[in-house]
Amino acid sequence: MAKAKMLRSCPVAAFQKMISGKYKLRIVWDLKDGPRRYGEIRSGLLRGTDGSSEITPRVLSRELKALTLSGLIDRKDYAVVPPKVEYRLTRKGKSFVPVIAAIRDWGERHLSEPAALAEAAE
Amino acid sequence: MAKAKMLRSCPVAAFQKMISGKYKLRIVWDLKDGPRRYGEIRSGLLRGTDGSSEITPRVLSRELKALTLSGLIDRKDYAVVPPKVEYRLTRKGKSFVPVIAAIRDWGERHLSEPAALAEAAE
DNA sequence: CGGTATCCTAGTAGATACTG
DNA sequence: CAGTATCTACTAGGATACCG
Repeated sequence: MAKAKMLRSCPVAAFQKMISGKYKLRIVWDLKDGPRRYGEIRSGLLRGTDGSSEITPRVLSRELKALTLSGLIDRKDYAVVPPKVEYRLTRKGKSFVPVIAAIRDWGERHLSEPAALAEAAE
Repeated sequence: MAKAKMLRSCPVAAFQKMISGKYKLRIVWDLKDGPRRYGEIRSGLLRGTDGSSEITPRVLSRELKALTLSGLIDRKDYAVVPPKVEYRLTRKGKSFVPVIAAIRDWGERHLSEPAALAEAAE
């Protein structure tokens, strides 16, 4: 496991890579309350950033695939017509929820200050 | 506070934007033990990701500026020759350290699994 | 020592159109 | 409904060289 050795020295870098992508964290967060369908996730992401830009299917699809590869979420295809696909957190994904909670918590306390807004809202 | 209202609905998105950039989290983490000089931060970042690529001054400079703008770190220029500049965490930055700790902690437990490596190490 | 200035490349996200 | 295909715009990051 040569690759593992390199990464083990910095789990933060691995985390960064895992959640890179504009919506990954929010998708996991949205899934914490239970399984959701593709379209539900999509509309759920409409609220949040600024409410203006909608996520395109291409991007959402990619993020979902990446999250699946990371082992955070699981895809369940019901193979019916019309199609129905559900995404839900894996055990690993569930274990990650508290981390996002910590992030949210901190963000709510510190990211409403002027300095943060200047940077974050641009 | 119109801008604030938009962001308040999703602190996670604001967080994502704040820490976007390959080294920001690690810089903050490196600074948790006290002030560090520009060059020290740079060499400190050499270890970690994979040990191969060194951060370029241009990138490090940008990340430091962004972190300063976010209010996480503080720049202290001693105005001497040869130049000496120290960076250190602000109060806000210090409050953020436990969040990174949570991330590290989770990463150490879950990012050494095969699935994670396939994604993170590529 | 602690940066800037240029240039370049690879990847990420958005728009749009189409399909099983 | 849940995606894929194509194409384009933007930008983060790296290489290199130079400056106060």
